[in-house]
Amino acid sequence: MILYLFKLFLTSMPELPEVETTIRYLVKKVNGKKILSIKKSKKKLRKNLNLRDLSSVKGNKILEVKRFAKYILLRLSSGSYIIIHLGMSGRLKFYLKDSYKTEKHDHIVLEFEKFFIVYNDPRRFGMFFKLKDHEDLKSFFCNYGQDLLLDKVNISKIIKIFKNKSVSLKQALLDQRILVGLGNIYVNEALFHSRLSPLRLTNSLNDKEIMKLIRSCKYILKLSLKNGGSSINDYKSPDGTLGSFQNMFYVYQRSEVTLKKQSFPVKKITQNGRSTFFSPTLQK
DNA sequence: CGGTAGACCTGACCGC
DNA sequence: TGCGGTCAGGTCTACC
Repeated sequence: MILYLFKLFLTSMPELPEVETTIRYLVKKVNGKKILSIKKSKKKLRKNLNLRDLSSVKGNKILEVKRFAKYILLRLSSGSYIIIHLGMSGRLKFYLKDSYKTEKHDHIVLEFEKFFIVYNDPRRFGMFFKLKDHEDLKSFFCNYGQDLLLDKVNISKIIKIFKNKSVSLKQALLDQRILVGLGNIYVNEALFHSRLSPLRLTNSLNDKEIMKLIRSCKYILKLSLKNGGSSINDYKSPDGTLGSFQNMFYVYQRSEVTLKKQSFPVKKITQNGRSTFFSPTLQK
């Protein structure tokens, strides 16, 4: 039980707010700190460090922690980058020195002077790898779309993409080549907020609807960031239960949505293998 | 080329 | 208690 006092779970449920929350935490803990050693398990992640990477990372200071899309970027003093993606089940854990005991699914262990940072990921859809310099970084991310939280949105670019595409809005919003950072939950929520049906095709929207949709995406991401942050701060229980996070959702994993004391049924369908929740009455 | 199904994994949960 | 089926926050690739 005492262990839990020393062991802080940074996050679970990785969508953008969790990535952001993890980053804020990392900034406080590891910025400017030197990596004394790095170890990895034999199990393979989606993308992983090789043995040469391990020795080249060792001894570096972390100069900067930032986010791109749902990736966490650690800029090292050598000019290279450690790239972390939490996948579906990844999380970073923090342990004070001497309190670390290996747990199932621990894959990467970073040792610092006073603590360890451990990457744990049961499903191993996550990534933990190295890019050798800024050029590498640029080419790795060159196919990614606009970040609604970091960039000033180029709306005419989005309009152009939408007009030349014929996929469902659900699929388009999940496509990281168009917009970056939205996951399954927030696509559902953003579509509800915009009152557009997830079944609508991209090229069926007019400019006004596209603008409305982008505004909703931005709004939902900002809101989720706020709530994601607070649900982590409220986190107390060692069994991994989170606070009232899911109570924030309008449609995701719900059977009805209530607006102005009137309730409307929420329908669950499958699109491209992922669950979609929406209100057929309210979303057109 | 664009679009879609399936692959990659483990664990939790539900009904029998 | 066990067993099979289903589902889960994300990307990538192989194939029409």
